[in-house]
Amino acid sequence: MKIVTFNCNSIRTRLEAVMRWLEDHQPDILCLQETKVVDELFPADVFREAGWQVVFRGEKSYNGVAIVSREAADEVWFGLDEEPKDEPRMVHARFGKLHVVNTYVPQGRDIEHEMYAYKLEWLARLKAYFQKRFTAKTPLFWCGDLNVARHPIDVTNPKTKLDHVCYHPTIREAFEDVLEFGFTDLFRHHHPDLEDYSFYDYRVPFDPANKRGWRIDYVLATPPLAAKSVGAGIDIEPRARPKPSDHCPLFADVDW
Amino acid sequence: MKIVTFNCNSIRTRLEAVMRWLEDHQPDILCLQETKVVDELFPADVFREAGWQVVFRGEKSYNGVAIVSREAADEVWFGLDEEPKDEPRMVHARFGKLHVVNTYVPQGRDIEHEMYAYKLEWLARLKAYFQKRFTAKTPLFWCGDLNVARHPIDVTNPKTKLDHVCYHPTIREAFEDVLEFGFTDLFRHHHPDLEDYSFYDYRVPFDPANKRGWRIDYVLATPPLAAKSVGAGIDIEPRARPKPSDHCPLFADVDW
DNA sequence: GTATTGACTG
DNA sequence: CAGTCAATAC
Repeated sequence: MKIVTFNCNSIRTRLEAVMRWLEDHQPDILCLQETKVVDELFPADVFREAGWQVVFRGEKSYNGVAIVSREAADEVWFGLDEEPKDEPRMVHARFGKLHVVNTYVPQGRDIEHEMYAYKLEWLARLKAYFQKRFTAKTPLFWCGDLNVARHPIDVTNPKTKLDHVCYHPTIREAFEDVLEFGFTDLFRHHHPDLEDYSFYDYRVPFDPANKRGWRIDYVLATPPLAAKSVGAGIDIEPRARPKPSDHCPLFADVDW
Repeated sequence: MKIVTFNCNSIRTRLEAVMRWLEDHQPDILCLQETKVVDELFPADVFREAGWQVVFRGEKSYNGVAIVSREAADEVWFGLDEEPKDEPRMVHARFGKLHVVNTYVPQGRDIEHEMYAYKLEWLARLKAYFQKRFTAKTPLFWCGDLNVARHPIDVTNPKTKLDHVCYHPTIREAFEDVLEFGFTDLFRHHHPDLEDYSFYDYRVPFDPANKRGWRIDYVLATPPLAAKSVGAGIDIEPRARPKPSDHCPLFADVDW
């Protein structure tokens, strides 16, 4: 099976690109973030008419998550356990025994900003969500835009990013703490030394020959799935189009 | 020769469509209105690289006129004679003995609005411009978005449009008064009974089988040119595209 | 409905 | 740079 995460930065703006990606790559699961649209305006019919299942939760202008799949989910939940549940940032679907949690982790704005403390807390609450329902033996994918670069290899000029909300030591520590639940970072698992990014800030001029970006999007898997993983990668193509996106799809292939 | 008028509603948005129209139809003169761009940002290089001459005068967001031609104009003027000259609404070019005046006549907003009085005045000032320089014997085209439908046949449900700034009896009278300078409406000359429109309001759902629109764009010619006119028409195609335009090119063919 | 701007966000 | 919104115009 193929599972993908893609921060589409407005599903309405990126709809054609997403539909083409589905058609070309035929994934089993596509996790979307930053759909930026209320549920009434989500273009569900376009997915359904093309033969895909889709569940989603959004709000006006900001956030918004969705899971597109070939097979229908058996159960779907939105948000964390306690208020604020942040439904437009988290969707959890079950497909038989397989669970998929798709998150759009708060960016954090600034190290001093209250949203950064909220981000740290958010990751802890997500870990609690996992611990309450699953064990490391559960076949579980955690996918999404996690707004954290794990290691120096995951960001350009890491030494200059130590005060950045996506690379500060405290956020990396918080991320590692959730990973200790039992997750394997499938991209890094298959490419231990590959410097490749899933996010390119629009404000940094894009140069394909000298890429400056971040790997902040992940497909993470518990041991039963990680053991069956056969490959992973990032599709750079959407960054290089006439109407480019800042994030790129990151996928994993798993013999499941 | 082929001469065309097209309100492009933003030359930057419509650039590809305009270049394709030039390539496909090879007109001698193309008059554009509502280019909606200041001169510094007008995409003149695109026209020149494709082998066309272009003169233009625009402003930010509103109005803006241009004349595209295969041969270079010998002289070019912008605006009416007195202030406000409204340069982004009027360009006059001479090609040898042939004169072309391209206007974007004020829409008028509302019968009660001061812009409607300004519109009536504007047509009178334009007539004075013609009278000062030309006679009915001058080979002269007056083209553009004139924001007036002449006759009942030129608008859908005319009886409901009598209070509209583009069909009120006073504006039609003002228009006829300018036409008395000696102009022939080339489209109507060749198609005395054809109900065809050059403008379709974006807010009215477009139904190709039941068109509801306006003929407010014109190619008008003085007698020496009208006598040589061999055909005229409206190209509906641009209204039916993925990125449709509200106006359609209206052209005339003249043995000149 | 489809353009424009200007302020806001990441 | 590329999304969002709320005005404004036609």
